[in-house]
Amino acid sequence: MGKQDTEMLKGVLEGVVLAVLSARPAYGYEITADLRERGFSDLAEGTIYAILVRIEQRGLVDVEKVASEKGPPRKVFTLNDDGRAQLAEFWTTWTLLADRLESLREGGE
Amino acid sequence: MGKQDTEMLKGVLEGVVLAVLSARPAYGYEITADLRERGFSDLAEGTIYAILVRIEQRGLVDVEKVASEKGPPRKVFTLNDDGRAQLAEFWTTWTLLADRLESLREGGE
DNA sequence: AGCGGTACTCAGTGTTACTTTGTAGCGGTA
DNA sequence: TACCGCTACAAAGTAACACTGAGTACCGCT
Repeated sequence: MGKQDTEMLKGVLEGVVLAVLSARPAYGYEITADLRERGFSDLAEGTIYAILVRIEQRGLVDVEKVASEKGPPRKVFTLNDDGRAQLAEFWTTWTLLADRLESLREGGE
Repeated sequence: MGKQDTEMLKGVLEGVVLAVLSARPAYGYEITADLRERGFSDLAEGTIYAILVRIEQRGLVDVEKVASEKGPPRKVFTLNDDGRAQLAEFWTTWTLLADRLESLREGGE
Protein backbone atom coordinates (compact mmCIF):
# COMPACT_ATOMS: atom_id res chain seq x y z
CA MET A 1 0.00 0.00 0.00
CA GLY A 2 1.12 3.51 -0.69
CA LYS A 3 1.74 6.27 1.75
CA GLN A 4 -1.62 7.77 0.93
CA ASP A 5 -3.12 5.08 3.08
CA THR A 6 -0.77 5.85 5.90
CA GLU A 7 -1.43 9.55 5.90
CA MET A 8 -5.16 9.01 5.91
CA LEU A 9 -4.87 7.13 9.18
CA LYS A 10 -3.65 10.19 11.04
CA GLY A 11 -6.12 11.28 13.64
CA VAL A 12 -8.14 8.15 12.90
CA LEU A 13 -6.06 5.36 14.38
CA GLU A 14 -6.42 6.65 17.90
CA GLY A 15 -10.18 6.54 17.56
CA VAL A 16 -9.95 3.07 16.12
CA VAL A 17 -8.03 1.84 19.13
CA LEU A 18 -10.58 3.42 21.45
CA ALA A 19 -13.33 1.71 19.52
CA VAL A 20 -11.67 -1.67 19.95
CA LEU A 21 -11.28 -1.06 23.66
CA SER A 22 -14.93 -0.06 23.98
CA ALA A 23 -15.90 -3.60 23.05
CA ARG A 24 -13.68 -5.16 25.68
CA PRO A 25 -10.42 -4.63 27.62
CA ALA A 26 -7.37 -5.68 25.68
CA TYR A 27 -3.58 -5.48 25.59
CA GLY A 28 -1.32 -4.08 22.89
CA TYR A 29 -0.30 -7.19 21.08
CA GLU A 30 -3.90 -8.37 21.00
CA ILE A 31 -5.15 -5.08 19.58
CA THR A 32 -2.55 -5.14 16.85
CA ALA A 33 -3.54 -8.66 15.82
CA ASP A 34 -7.22 -7.75 16.00
CA LEU A 35 -6.88 -4.71 13.76
CA ARG A 36 -4.78 -6.58 11.24
CA GLU A 37 -7.63 -9.02 10.87
CA ARG A 38 -10.05 -6.16 10.43
CA GLY A 39 -8.24 -4.97 7.31
CA PHE A 40 -5.56 -2.72 8.74
CA SER A 41 -3.08 -5.24 7.47
CA ASP A 42 0.02 -3.09 7.26
CA LEU A 43 -0.30 -1.75 10.74
CA ALA A 44 3.08 -1.45 12.47
CA GLU A 45 3.31 -2.89 15.95
CA GLY A 46 5.19 0.08 17.31
CA THR A 47 2.43 2.38 16.14
CA ILE A 48 -0.17 0.78 18.38
CA TYR A 49 2.07 0.90 21.42
CA ALA A 50 2.75 4.57 20.82
CA ILE A 51 -0.98 5.25 20.70
CA LEU A 52 -1.55 3.28 23.89
CA VAL A 53 1.10 5.30 25.69
CA ARG A 54 -0.60 8.47 24.50
CA ILE A 55 -4.11 7.56 25.55
CA GLU A 56 -2.82 6.30 28.89
CA GLN A 57 -1.09 9.62 29.55
CA ARG A 58 -4.29 11.44 28.68
CA GLY A 59 -6.13 9.32 31.21
CA LEU A 60 -8.55 7.75 28.77
CA VAL A 61 -7.87 4.21 29.96
CA ASP A 62 -7.23 2.27 33.14
CA VAL A 63 -4.22 -0.03 33.12
CA GLU A 64 -3.63 -3.35 34.77
CA LYS A 65 -0.67 -5.70 34.62
CA VAL A 66 -1.61 -9.30 34.06
CA ALA A 67 0.83 -12.21 34.00
CA SER A 68 0.95 -14.20 30.79
CA GLU A 69 1.82 -17.86 30.29
CA LYS A 70 3.78 -16.99 27.21
CA GLY A 71 6.03 -13.96 27.27
CA PRO A 72 6.26 -10.91 29.46
CA PRO A 73 3.33 -9.64 31.54
CA ARG A 74 0.54 -8.02 29.57
CA LYS A 75 -0.59 -4.46 30.00
CA VAL A 76 -4.35 -4.69 29.82
CA PHE A 77 -6.14 -1.45 28.94
CA THR A 78 -9.73 -0.71 29.90
CA LEU A 79 -11.68 2.24 28.56
CA ASN A 80 -12.90 4.59 31.32
CA ASP A 81 -15.50 7.38 31.26
CA ASP A 82 -13.13 9.95 29.82
CA GLY A 83 -12.19 7.46 27.14
CA ARG A 84 -15.81 6.83 26.25
CA ALA A 85 -16.41 10.58 25.99
CA GLN A 86 -13.39 10.90 23.73
CA LEU A 87 -14.63 8.06 21.58
CA ALA A 88 -18.04 9.69 21.21
CA GLU A 89 -16.35 12.90 20.13
CA PHE A 90 -14.26 10.98 17.66
CA TRP A 91 -17.32 9.48 16.00
CA THR A 92 -18.94 12.90 15.77
CA THR A 93 -15.89 14.39 14.07
CA TRP A 94 -15.54 11.41 11.78
CA THR A 95 -19.17 11.50 10.70
CA LEU A 96 -18.94 15.19 9.93
CA LEU A 97 -15.90 14.65 7.75
CA ALA A 98 -17.38 11.61 6.03
CA ASP A 99 -20.53 13.53 5.20
CA ARG A 100 -18.61 16.42 3.71
CA LEU A 101 -16.52 14.08 1.61
CA GLU A 102 -19.59 12.22 0.43
CA SER A 103 -21.27 15.41 -0.74
CA LEU A 104 -18.07 16.39 -2.51
CA ARG A 105 -17.94 13.08 -4.33
CA GLU A 106 -21.45 13.50 -5.56
CA GLY A 107 -20.37 16.74 -7.16
CA GLY A 108 -22.49 18.80 -4.82
CA GLU A 109 -22.44 22.35 -6.15
CA MET B 1 -12.57 23.13 16.64
CA GLY B 2 -10.04 20.89 18.28
CA LYS B 3 -6.92 19.48 16.77
CA GLN B 4 -8.63 16.16 16.30
CA ASP B 5 -10.33 17.68 13.33
CA THR B 6 -7.05 18.95 11.99
CA GLU B 7 -5.25 15.66 12.22
CA MET B 8 -8.06 13.86 10.50
CA LEU B 9 -7.62 16.07 7.48
CA LYS B 10 -4.13 14.74 6.86
CA GLY B 11 -4.07 12.63 3.75
CA VAL B 12 -7.58 13.80 2.94
CA LEU B 13 -7.20 17.45 2.06
CA GLU B 14 -5.16 16.76 -1.05
CA GLY B 15 -7.91 14.52 -2.36
CA VAL B 16 -10.46 17.15 -1.50
CA VAL B 17 -8.63 19.74 -3.58
CA LEU B 18 -8.41 17.31 -6.49
CA ALA B 19 -12.13 16.69 -6.19
CA VAL B 20 -12.86 20.40 -6.38
CA LEU B 21 -10.65 20.71 -9.45
CA SER B 22 -12.37 17.77 -11.10
CA ALA B 23 -15.57 19.80 -11.21
CA ARG B 24 -13.90 22.78 -12.86
CA PRO B 25 -10.56 24.61 -13.16
CA ALA B 26 -9.94 27.00 -10.30
CA TYR B 27 -7.29 29.12 -8.58
CA GLY B 28 -6.07 29.00 -5.02
CA TYR B 29 -8.06 31.76 -3.44
CA GLU B 30 -11.24 30.48 -5.08
CA ILE B 31 -10.68 26.94 -3.84
CA THR B 32 -10.14 28.16 -0.30
CA ALA B 33 -13.36 30.14 -0.34
CA ASP B 34 -15.23 27.23 -1.91
CA LEU B 35 -14.11 24.74 0.70
CA ARG B 36 -14.90 27.09 3.53
CA GLU B 37 -18.46 27.23 2.30
CA ARG B 38 -18.55 23.46 2.14
CA GLY B 39 -17.94 23.16 5.85
CA PHE B 40 -14.15 23.22 6.05
CA SER B 41 -14.54 26.49 7.86
CA ASP B 42 -11.22 26.72 9.67
CA LEU B 43 -9.14 26.02 6.62
CA ALA B 44 -5.99 28.14 6.50
CA GLU B 45 -5.19 29.84 3.24
CA GLY B 46 -1.55 28.85 3.33
CA THR B 47 -2.55 25.22 3.57
CA ILE B 48 -4.29 25.24 0.22
CA TYR B 49 -1.40 26.95 -1.52
CA ALA B 50 1.01 24.40 -0.12
CA ILE B 51 -1.14 21.60 -1.47
CA LEU B 52 -1.36 23.25 -4.85
CA VAL B 53 2.41 23.55 -5.05
CA ARG B 54 2.66 19.87 -4.20
CA ILE B 55 0.20 18.61 -6.76
CA GLU B 56 1.72 20.86 -9.40
CA GLN B 57 5.17 19.43 -8.75
CA ARG B 58 3.75 15.95 -9.05
CA GLY B 59 2.30 16.86 -12.41
CA LEU B 60 -1.32 16.26 -11.50
CA VAL B 61 -2.50 19.62 -12.82
CA ASP B 62 -1.91 21.99 -15.70
CA VAL B 63 -1.26 25.61 -14.77
CA GLU B 64 -2.20 28.83 -16.51
CA LYS B 65 -1.69 32.45 -15.48
CA VAL B 66 -4.74 34.60 -15.95
CA ALA B 67 -4.92 38.32 -15.30
CA SER B 68 -7.40 39.45 -12.68
CA GLU B 69 -9.29 42.72 -12.39
CA LYS B 70 -8.72 42.74 -8.69
CA GLY B 71 -5.32 41.81 -7.35
CA PRO B 72 -2.36 39.92 -8.79
CA PRO B 73 -2.66 37.48 -11.69
CA ARG B 74 -4.39 34.23 -10.85
CA LYS B 75 -2.81 30.80 -11.15
CA VAL B 76 -5.56 28.68 -12.60
CA PHE B 77 -5.19 24.93 -12.06
CA THR B 78 -6.75 22.31 -14.32
CA LEU B 79 -6.86 18.63 -13.49
CA ASN B 80 -5.11 16.47 -16.10
CA ASP B 81 -5.19 12.72 -16.71
CA ASP B 82 -2.66 11.92 -14.03
CA GLY B 83 -4.65 14.02 -11.62
CA ARG B 84 -7.85 12.21 -12.45
CA ALA B 85 -6.12 8.88 -11.90
CA GLN B 86 -4.84 10.09 -8.56
CA LEU B 87 -8.31 11.24 -7.60
CA ALA B 88 -9.79 7.87 -8.47
CA GLU B 89 -7.16 6.19 -6.30
CA PHE B 90 -7.98 8.56 -3.50
CA TRP B 91 -11.65 7.66 -3.55
CA THR B 92 -10.78 3.97 -3.54
CA THR B 93 -8.57 4.36 -0.49
CA TRP B 94 -11.10 6.55 1.24
CA THR B 95 -13.96 4.13 0.64
CA LEU B 96 -11.92 1.26 2.00
CA LEU B 97 -11.13 3.17 5.17
CA ALA B 98 -14.69 4.41 5.59
CA ASP B 99 -16.03 0.88 5.27
CA ARG B 100 -13.63 -0.46 7.86
CA LEU B 101 -14.55 2.31 10.27
CA GLU B 102 -18.23 1.73 9.72
CA SER B 103 -17.95 -1.94 10.54
CA LEU B 104 -15.96 -1.06 13.63
CA ARG B 105 -18.63 1.33 14.79
CA GLU B 106 -21.29 -1.29 14.46
CA GLY B 107 -19.31 -3.41 16.88
CA GLY B 108 -18.47 -5.97 14.22
CA GLU B 109 -16.90 -8.88 16.04
C1' DA C 1 21.02 -24.65 23.92
C1' DG C 2 18.62 -22.73 20.22
C1' DC C 3 14.38 -21.24 17.91
C1' DG C 4 9.97 -19.21 17.23
C1' DG C 5 6.24 -16.81 19.10
C1' DT C 6 4.62 -13.52 22.55
C1' DA C 7 4.88 -8.78 24.47
C1' DC C 8 6.59 -4.36 25.29
C1' DT C 9 9.86 -0.11 24.62
C1' DC C 10 12.31 3.64 22.43
C1' DA C 11 14.99 6.71 19.31
C1' DG C 12 14.86 8.52 14.85
C1' DT C 13 12.51 9.75 10.18
C1' DG C 14 9.19 11.75 6.81
C1' DT C 15 4.85 13.71 5.70
C1' DT C 16 1.45 16.85 6.53
C1' DA C 17 -1.48 20.87 8.02
C1' DC C 18 -1.12 25.05 10.55
C1' DT C 19 0.85 29.58 11.80
C1' DT C 20 2.86 33.65 10.70
C1' DT C 21 4.56 36.91 7.87
C1' DG C 22 5.45 39.20 3.58
C1' DT C 23 4.60 40.92 -1.17
C1' DA C 24 1.60 43.21 -4.45
C1' DG C 25 -2.22 45.05 -7.26
C1' DC C 26 -6.74 47.04 -7.40
C1' DG C 27 -10.94 50.04 -6.12
C1' DG C 28 -13.00 53.18 -3.06
C1' DT C 29 -13.04 57.11 0.04
C1' DA C 30 -11.81 61.26 2.47
C1' DT D 1 -2.62 62.01 -2.47
C1' DA D 2 -2.95 58.86 1.33
C1' DC D 3 -5.05 55.22 3.34
C1' DC D 4 -7.81 51.06 3.81
C1' DG D 5 -9.76 46.67 2.61
C1' DC D 6 -10.01 42.95 -0.45
C1' DT D 7 -7.94 39.90 -3.66
C1' DA D 8 -4.05 36.70 -4.60
C1' DC D 9 0.10 34.28 -3.99
C1' DA D 10 4.41 32.72 -1.45
C1' DA D 11 7.62 30.96 2.03
C1' DA D 12 9.75 29.82 6.53
C1' DG D 13 9.06 27.62 10.83
C1' DT D 14 6.23 24.50 14.11
C1' DA D 15 3.62 20.48 15.95
C1' DA D 16 1.43 16.09 15.54
C1' DC D 17 1.45 11.64 14.02
C1' DA D 18 2.44 6.94 11.86
C1' DC D 19 6.29 4.29 10.48
C1' DT D 20 10.95 2.12 10.80
C1' DG D 21 14.17 -0.49 13.09
C1' DA D 22 16.35 -2.06 16.73
C1' DG D 23 16.38 -3.85 21.28
C1' DT D 24 14.82 -6.40 25.66
C1' DA D 25 12.73 -10.28 27.77
C1' DC D 26 9.94 -14.32 28.79
C1' DC D 27 8.00 -18.77 27.58
C1' DG D 28 7.49 -23.65 25.51
C1' DC D 29 9.21 -26.89 22.25
C1' DT D 30 12.53 -29.66 19.85
